Amino acid sequence: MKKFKKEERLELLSSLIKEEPFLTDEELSERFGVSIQTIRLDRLKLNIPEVRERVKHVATENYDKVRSLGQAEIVGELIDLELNKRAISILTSDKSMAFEKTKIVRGQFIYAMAESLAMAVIDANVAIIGVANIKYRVPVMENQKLVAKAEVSKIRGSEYFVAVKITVNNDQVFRGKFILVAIDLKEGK
Amino acid sequence: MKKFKKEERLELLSSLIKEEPFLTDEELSERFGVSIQTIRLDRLKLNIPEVRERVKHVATENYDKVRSLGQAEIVGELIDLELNKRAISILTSDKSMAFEKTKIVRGQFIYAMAESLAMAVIDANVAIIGVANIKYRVPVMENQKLVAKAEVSKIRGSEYFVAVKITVNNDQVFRGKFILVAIDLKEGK
DNA sequence: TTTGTATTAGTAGCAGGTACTAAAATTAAG
DNA sequence: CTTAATTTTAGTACCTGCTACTAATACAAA
Repeated sequence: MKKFKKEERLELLSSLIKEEPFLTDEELSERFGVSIQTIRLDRLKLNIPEVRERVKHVATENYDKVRSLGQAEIVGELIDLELNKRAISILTSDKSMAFEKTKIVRGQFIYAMAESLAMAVIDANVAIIGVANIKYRVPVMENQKLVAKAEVSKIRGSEYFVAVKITVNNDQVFRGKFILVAIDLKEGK
Repeated sequence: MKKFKKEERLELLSSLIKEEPFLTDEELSERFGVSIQTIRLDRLKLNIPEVRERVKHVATENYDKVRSLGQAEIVGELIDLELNKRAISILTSDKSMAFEKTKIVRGQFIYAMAESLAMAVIDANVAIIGVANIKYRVPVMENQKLVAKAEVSKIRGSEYFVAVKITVNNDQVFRGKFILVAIDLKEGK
């Protein structure tokens, strides 16, 4: 069993628990070849709660996350809105949206940002996409700030034509035209 | 405190724990106005594990879910693949993909299914979308079986032209043309 | 050798149980 | 009403994975 110095062990312990939060003190003590008491002292020093608290934390955190994911009607943050006219939203890409190897953001996230903004700008209870004509320009990488601008170009009856452009540092990375149709909720239920 | 009959209580207990998995026996016994032992007997009868096990289950389940969501390279199940020629995938829509009110599946999921299939059919380490030209036909509802078919129509250098059609019960609900570009990994790292 | 830090050992107590035995309360049946 | 069966409580011993604490031991530097 390798012997670590205290400082070294503290760092390794901290990162190990971050990666595998479900390890008990006993399992940790076996991994580091020290006694349970030493692990307890270490946790105390590092302010790491006991395993049951950690499990609970993961459980509740993800419990909320799944709920909010289901209702994420708007991808990105809406920062300006004039109903039936224009809207702006921003979104910072992160690594969960990108391919591990290339760090390029999946198109679906860009698409989702555009689509949800197009729907947000329409002053109708519910809108659904009829046709979308899309062009990507340059690839988006992780940790970039995307700005989406939606503009309503035409309203014909229950049909809305919305153009959405997404830029990064003023470079256009995406444009698309969405045709939305307002839906009557009466027949919905 | 309302008094329930045993059967009634068992049903309520079961659904309550499903909704709020983090309740202890003590809290449950207070809610139902019975003793802790009664709750324990009920759980035994219903095969419901103790609260710490339930918390652990929620934690690990969502822990995996978040991980697999991040790496979900293919949306849907790939059931047939001829590299650089054609591919077929299926996906059953559920309510997490749809708007609560209308039960209509968000376009982004359909888009993601098509995009990921287009990328899977290409025999190149990594591919990225250049241009996509998209049309939706009829809206997709939850609990429908989507079948996506991708066909490679042209290969020009590192550019791939892929047409994707998605059908539900043989009705086309989506079509799109994707232009993918193979990317050199050498400069990636 | 002494001093200080690090580590280990051991005890009592806690939450939230399991597994079990047994008594009391309630309900149904004769 | 009385008996039998079912349901509900009560209570004990034990379990895991701790906290909080005291005390002994090991090791290393001065």
